[in-house]
Amino acid sequence: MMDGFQRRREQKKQDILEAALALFMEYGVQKVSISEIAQKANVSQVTIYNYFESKQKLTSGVFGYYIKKTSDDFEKLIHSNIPFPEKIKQIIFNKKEISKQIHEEFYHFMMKEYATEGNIIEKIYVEKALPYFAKLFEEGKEQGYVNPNLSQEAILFYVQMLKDYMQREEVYQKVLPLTEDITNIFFYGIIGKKE
Amino acid sequence: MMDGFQRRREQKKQDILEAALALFMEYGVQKVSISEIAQKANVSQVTIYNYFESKQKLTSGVFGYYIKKTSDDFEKLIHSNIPFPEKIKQIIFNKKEISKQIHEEFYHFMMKEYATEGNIIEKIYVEKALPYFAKLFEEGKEQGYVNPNLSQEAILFYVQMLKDYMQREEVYQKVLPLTEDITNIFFYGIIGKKE
Amino acid sequence: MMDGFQRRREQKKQDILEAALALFMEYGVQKVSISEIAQKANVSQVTIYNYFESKQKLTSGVFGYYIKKTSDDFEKLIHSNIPFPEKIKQIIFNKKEISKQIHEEFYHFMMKEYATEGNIIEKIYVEKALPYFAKLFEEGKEQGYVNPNLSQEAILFYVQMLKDYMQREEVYQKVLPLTEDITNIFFYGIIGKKE
Amino acid sequence: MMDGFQRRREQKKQDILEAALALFMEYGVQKVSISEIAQKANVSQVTIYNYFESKQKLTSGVFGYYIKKTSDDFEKLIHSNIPFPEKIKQIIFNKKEISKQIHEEFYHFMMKEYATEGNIIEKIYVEKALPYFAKLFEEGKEQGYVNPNLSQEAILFYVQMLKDYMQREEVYQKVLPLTEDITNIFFYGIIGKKE
DNA sequence: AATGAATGAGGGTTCATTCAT
DNA sequence: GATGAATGAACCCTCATTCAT
Repeated sequence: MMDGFQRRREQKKQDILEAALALFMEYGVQKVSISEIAQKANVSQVTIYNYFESKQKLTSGVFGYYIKKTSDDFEKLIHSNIPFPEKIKQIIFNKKEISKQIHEEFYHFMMKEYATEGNIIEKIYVEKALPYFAKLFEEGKEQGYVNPNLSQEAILFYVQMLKDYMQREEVYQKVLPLTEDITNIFFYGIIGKKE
Repeated sequence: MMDGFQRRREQKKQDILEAALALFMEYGVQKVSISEIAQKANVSQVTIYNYFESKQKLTSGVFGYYIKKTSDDFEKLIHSNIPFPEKIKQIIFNKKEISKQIHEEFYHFMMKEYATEGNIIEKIYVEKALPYFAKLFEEGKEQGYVNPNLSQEAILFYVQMLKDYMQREEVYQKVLPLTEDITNIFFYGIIGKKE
Repeated sequence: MMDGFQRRREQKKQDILEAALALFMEYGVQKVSISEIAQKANVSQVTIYNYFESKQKLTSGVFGYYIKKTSDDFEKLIHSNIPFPEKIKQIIFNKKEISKQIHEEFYHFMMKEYATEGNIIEKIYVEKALPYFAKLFEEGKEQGYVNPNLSQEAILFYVQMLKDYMQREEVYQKVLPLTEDITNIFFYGIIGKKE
Repeated sequence: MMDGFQRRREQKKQDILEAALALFMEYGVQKVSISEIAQKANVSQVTIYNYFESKQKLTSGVFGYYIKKTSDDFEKLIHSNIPFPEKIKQIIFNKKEISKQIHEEFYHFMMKEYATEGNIIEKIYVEKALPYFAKLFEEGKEQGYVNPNLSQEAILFYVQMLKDYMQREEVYQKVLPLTEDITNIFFYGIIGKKE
């Protein structure tokens, strides 16, 4: 159990993470200075250095925090009772509520981290997201929505890519009217279903 | 016609653009200093300021240069005689030789510019790329490769997205073995072809 | 009360102001770089930026500092017991000890600030200097040294002008031998006293 | 006599001087770059360096040009037939037509040059202005306007100072309503005339 | 003689990070 | 443990001046 000290410590750490996350998402990682984060979190710059060792490590921390926060939502969705195609739609088109307008750079900074081996984010991803995806596509295959000859990696890549893309504000706005078509292509390809 | 002066001027300008492009693509726009570009282009910093007025304008210039350079390749491909599916594959999977390893930030900086109205890049894109795409997909529809009910925008979005994604080194490496599956999904969707 | 922190802070701030003042007075504002000020004040450039936000604001600060420093001397003189003509002479001819060699540009930069409405310097001037001058010339009129028909503004203008002029090193040197005549002109005009 | 070459050369030199003078007077010496002068004079930067060796020397040249231009006006005034007090008034209060709004810094840069021994300006001043002033004050003494006990230097200094001061735009505006009083003090001092 | 091109040196400013209390 | 103070390094940009044609 945590005592009062540790609890307060944890709280302060989270304040910093929240402040940094908000700023990163709005302005991008490089444009946000430690000083600004400190100000927004109501701590001194040095306190940030006490909790995280460098901006680099803080940034990693923020990524982890963000992933953990969102992967919970993801888990819920997967386990819910709505039909398979609806799940897919939501994965692709639902922007996370916390990131109404996520900053490009932050997102891709994250994606890069995400690709690097051996970091927290990768770990969380592999431990949590992957199994859920596997489960989801098993479900899809059983219900005839997914071609069983396709490798799971390929499908996963495709979903990730779409999801990613939808995170971008300018894309999201442009593509919203095309939702039906986009979904159709995802399920039936550009050749379309034979009916 | 250009005299010796102008020719040399044009050459130097291109040297700078090339140097900047290479560095931007490798490290991103913000991480590359004018001084580094100058060094790589074998000119002094000030020379850069003589040709381009600021880093902002240089960056714009680099974007334009890049787009022009690549749109030529694109044009050639569209007009070539290879079969439709092969063209699509090449558009999606062939990384431009000049961008062996395109840097995220540069690419999205570019895409942002790209979205802004009234700039050179937008102009080139609308004037050159769009009509070619239209032509390409007409060809596809005629040959039965493309569902005629799908809006051109939706298809375009998919191609762009895939193309974009393949520009990323880390993605490229991972996805290469999945090329067949990805292409299949693009053409036939995750449900797969009915045969 | 100030604690040790604040006291040291105040001290350092004053060090910077002193260094800047000295350099501004010798070489003018534009010719003096932040780096030189930092060196003279034995701090790093950035420390200056921590105390004052920009060169512009530092310069303003230096003006305020200078004005405050000199207005105290002025107050003392006005309240002292020496005869009226002697006070006038001292106001005009006594160079402030801190400005052995005041640089033109600094001085006129200051005078410009001085003219701008709503700044500290104007405020100090209006609140402190003007009333004292008024009092001084009342005294002068009572003692028959000042023509009661003259507007206070006109007299003030003359004193200011003479005072200003004497601040210039090259003028000061040339005019010193003429002190008596200058004073005479001030009191009796170029027509001279009727005796 | 000048041939065509030399005439054109002279013309170009004057173009440069005029351009520089105008810019110096509006923005001050330090804020105006050689490049700006070149642009305004429609020549290349290097041409300026061909005529004048450095910015320093150009500046000197501009001062000389300015002085010569204005000293002619002065000469005319001294020799005109208007009464003595009116001449004084004009000297003090008439701003030179060419400098409706002379920039502080340029003016004082000039005054500093002016004070330095052995330069063109000093030379022109000593050769032309001084004798005229002497003549003027002889006239004043003869007509009873000037106290014969006052040294010429002192009077000269006083006039110069007033003239100088009036050149400043912000002073000029403020003091204009006080013209009568200022003139009175100049002639009769702050004690005023005995009537 | 005149110019377009090029540059070294320096200026103000910002930032991640460390020091000292 | 937390903070205010301090800093070295770097960045973008400007300018007087020189080079090469």
